[in-house]
Amino acid sequence: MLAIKSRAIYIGRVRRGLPDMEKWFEGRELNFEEFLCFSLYSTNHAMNRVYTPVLKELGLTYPQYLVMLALWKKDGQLVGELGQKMHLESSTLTPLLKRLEKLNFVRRQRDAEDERKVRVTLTSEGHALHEQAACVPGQILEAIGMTPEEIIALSAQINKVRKNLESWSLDTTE
Amino acid sequence: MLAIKSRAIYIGRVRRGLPDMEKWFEGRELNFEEFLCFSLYSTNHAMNRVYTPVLKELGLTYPQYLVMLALWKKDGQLVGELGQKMHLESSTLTPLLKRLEKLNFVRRQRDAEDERKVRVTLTSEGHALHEQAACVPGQILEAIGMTPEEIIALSAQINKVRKNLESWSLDTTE
DNA sequence: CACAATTAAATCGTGCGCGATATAAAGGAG
DNA sequence: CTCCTTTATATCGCGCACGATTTAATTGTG
Repeated sequence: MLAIKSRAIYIGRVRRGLPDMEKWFEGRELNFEEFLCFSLYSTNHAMNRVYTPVLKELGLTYPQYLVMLALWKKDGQLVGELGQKMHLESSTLTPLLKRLEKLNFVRRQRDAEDERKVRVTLTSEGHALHEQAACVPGQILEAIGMTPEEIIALSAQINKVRKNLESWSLDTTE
Repeated sequence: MLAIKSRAIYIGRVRRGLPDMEKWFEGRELNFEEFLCFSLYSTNHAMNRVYTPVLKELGLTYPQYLVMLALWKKDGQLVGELGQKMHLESSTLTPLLKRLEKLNFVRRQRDAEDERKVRVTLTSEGHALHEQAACVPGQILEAIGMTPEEIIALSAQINKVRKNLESWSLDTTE
């Protein structure tokens, strides 16, 4: 497949895809920082660490906050809809929503027409939290240190990567 | 601080920082996908999901793989050095390294000169795993669907965000 | 030399995130 | 109408990730 040279990490043969990729990577030693996976991994955690003290004042964790964002955007969604939107499994969402329910920010109810489905609605406290949370993005925006245009452009690129990864997963499990 | 309007999420006053930021965000409703925090969050998890079956063949989890990458790059690092490089707390690294040690990929030893410090070295199996892991980046590269130049540029932007977030954290705890 | 301050790693408890599996409900085929 | 297939969510077990705290070792001060 490929030779090990001075313990460097070399890129193996590409199975399928973009032209000239193999040539470009052959013999080239990537720095750790250049790994996109590591950048996403470490920056996601850094974002979490910045949000945590800010959200602590609201009584929310970071993933809980993201779920609340989705519900403030559109109340009364099904667990499945939330899962699709947030790219999370029900095994992650159900316990998280139960904790939010315990905090009295949401209510979970079986759909009357289809009892397999669970609908998630905001309580009055959940709505009220929205107002309290209004200043959060401004604080984080300051921490990010980019213009809004730059942020939106960067998000678009990152979203594209996610979509490619999701497509690839579906392709390879055919 | 800021008015709530039709349950939309509006951006609060920026405490410090970039010019004209407040004007740009006032009155503008962000879509969920435009949140950089969500893009990083969901794409990091998507990256994890793509790596997981590939790494399963090596007997590694995604975070374990990232640690091995760091050690293949530079063997014999201290736990503290690894922590700095990977932006992880010792409370995360120590259990993870213990699992790698149990898998016989690394060995942990107290430094002889300073017994507070623990040095992590690769075993022969850990070295051998490096060869087996050589094809991993190529497979993932295909899944990402970007040119290497694009990937490196995107990683640099994401790394810049992480650095800004880290600086901001230090500033606000003064 | 003794003790306080600092440093490095480890432990604990909690909150995720996912794959595998289970449970229950709805829809379709015979 | 019955039974099989599909769908939606829930449970379980494991591996993180971190803040708070503890333990042990080193360094610095008086």
